Amino acid sequence: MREQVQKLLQEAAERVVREIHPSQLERLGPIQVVPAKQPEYGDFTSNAALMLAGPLQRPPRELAARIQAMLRDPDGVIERVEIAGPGFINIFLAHARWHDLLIRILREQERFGFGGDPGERVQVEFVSANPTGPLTIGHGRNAVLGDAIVRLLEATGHEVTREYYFNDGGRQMRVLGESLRARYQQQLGREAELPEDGYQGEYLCEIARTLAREQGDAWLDADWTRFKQAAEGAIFKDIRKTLERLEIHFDVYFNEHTLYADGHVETTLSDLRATGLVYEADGAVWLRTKELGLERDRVLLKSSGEPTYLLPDIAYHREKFRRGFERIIDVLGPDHIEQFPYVKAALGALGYPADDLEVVVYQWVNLRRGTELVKMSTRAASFVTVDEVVDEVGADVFRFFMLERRADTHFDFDLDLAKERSERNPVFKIQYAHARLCSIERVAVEREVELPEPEDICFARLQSPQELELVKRLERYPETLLHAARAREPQEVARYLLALATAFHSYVSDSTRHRVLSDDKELSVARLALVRAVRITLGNGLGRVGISAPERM
RNA sequence: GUCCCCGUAGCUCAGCUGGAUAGAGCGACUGCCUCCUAAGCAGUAGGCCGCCCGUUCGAAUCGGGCCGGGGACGCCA
Repeated sequence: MREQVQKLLQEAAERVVREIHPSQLERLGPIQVVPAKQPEYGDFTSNAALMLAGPLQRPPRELAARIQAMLRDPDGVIERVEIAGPGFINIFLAHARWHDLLIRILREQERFGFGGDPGERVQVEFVSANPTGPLTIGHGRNAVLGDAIVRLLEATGHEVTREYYFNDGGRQMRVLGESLRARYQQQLGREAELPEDGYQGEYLCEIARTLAREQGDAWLDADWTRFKQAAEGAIFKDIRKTLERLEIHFDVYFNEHTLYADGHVETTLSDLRATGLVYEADGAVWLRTKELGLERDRVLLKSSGEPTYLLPDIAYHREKFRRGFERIIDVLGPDHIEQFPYVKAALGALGYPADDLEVVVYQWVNLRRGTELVKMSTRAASFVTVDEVVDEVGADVFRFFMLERRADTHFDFDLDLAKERSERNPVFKIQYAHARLCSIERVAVEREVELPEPEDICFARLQSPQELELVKRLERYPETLLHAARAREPQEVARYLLALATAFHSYVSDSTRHRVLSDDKELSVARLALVRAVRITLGNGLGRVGISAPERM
């Protein structure tokens, strides 16, 4: 609908330019048509005349008038045009055009608003927490954000793989194994101390208790590797369980280890060498990233001969390209943002389309107790887990918490406040609207009000401002979805849903108290159709951000 | 010290590629349930959009500089 209006105005603007200043024609970009902020400004507004005023050297209001005169509207899309303020062109649509939209929603049902992008093979890597402890709030933000982005991309037409990358080698895991061994030995009454910088969390004691129960003292003298494996297994199980509660599933769990086992790290290194960007200094092997425009050079192999984390990271992302993904998205915390350009530059040097590799950065969630800011640390056991919060507020509220703000804003998390907030969380307003809509449809069934074919509904009966307001909001759903997907910003959908829910509540609760079902059969049917379109859209949008759409509350 | 993110209502945050009177949720205050769910609705109060320059017909939005908060700058994953 908006596209239609845009096209008509574009053509009119072109005619005007041709008339006044033909040489400026190629400088005329796409003109802007946006939904009007207020009903008095019509349905859509364009600032075309203001934009053209400069290049054409004419007053904007004059240009607006000429554009208006040049409008050709053979299909009768536009009811009338007004020129307002400094030169805004306000478009009032013919009501019948809105009816087409409702018909479309009723026809497309849960697929309304889908598509819009040419399907690409996309991989989204998110969470990627190493199995050293339970998922914390920070991981939770990552998880919810990544999952919502996937859902959005799927809706707009992409084929998406969800991937979780982890590393169970390295010093970190050794410390974990040694920490568990100490806890296990303590369980069996032995004097044992956690290693320095060991993992202090209670969860390791729990694992140790289970281990003591199952194994007795059989592992008393086992070395740390067995404990590492035991810890990893138990922790991963918990991580998956936590993700399960949030209804987050992965297609692939990728272990960094396989990059070594399959020789990818090695071949990546030799291919990098072949680019001539590798050199040796101080006994280490370096990558000349400074030459690629970055801050400094980076070490690939330490003087000990071991790779740094950068090398497998490059190998991993190369594998992603090799696996045929056309677009690769990493959801990362701010601690990885510095690292990312180096991986990208290396891939570019290896001949891969580095621009198709993209990162979504989210900011830390600060943990606050009262006024005191607590530093989150898995090792020091200073964290709030996703499970704790979900226990308190439920998965839907948790997801909404993480999705209602932009990923790149910092925010403070206070569990007490979260509990308080869960009572009156905006997510309920959306869900409640959905439940009320379902309720209306149930009553319709009781009263045997049925919807005929959409084309046979007399939508012209929908005339109140609240009804038009609802339809206009519905019209914005597809573009909201598409924009949110392209910008990787699920919060746009969350906010859209809140606005749509509010418009609905207002429709049935404000002083006009619209009754959907009444003695007026024709009106009842029209309103029922509208209400169903709202329900479809709300349910659809909730699904896109992974929040349930209850039929009763 | 260098780089990145953020600074909008009491609190938490929106504000899309600059556009007409700056919005929402929570909190505060006032009203509203014989009615398809009051987890709702209607209304009131509350803002030098961190500060200063600049670009523009027009800046919360773009550019520069300051101030404040967070993060990153290793042969640590």
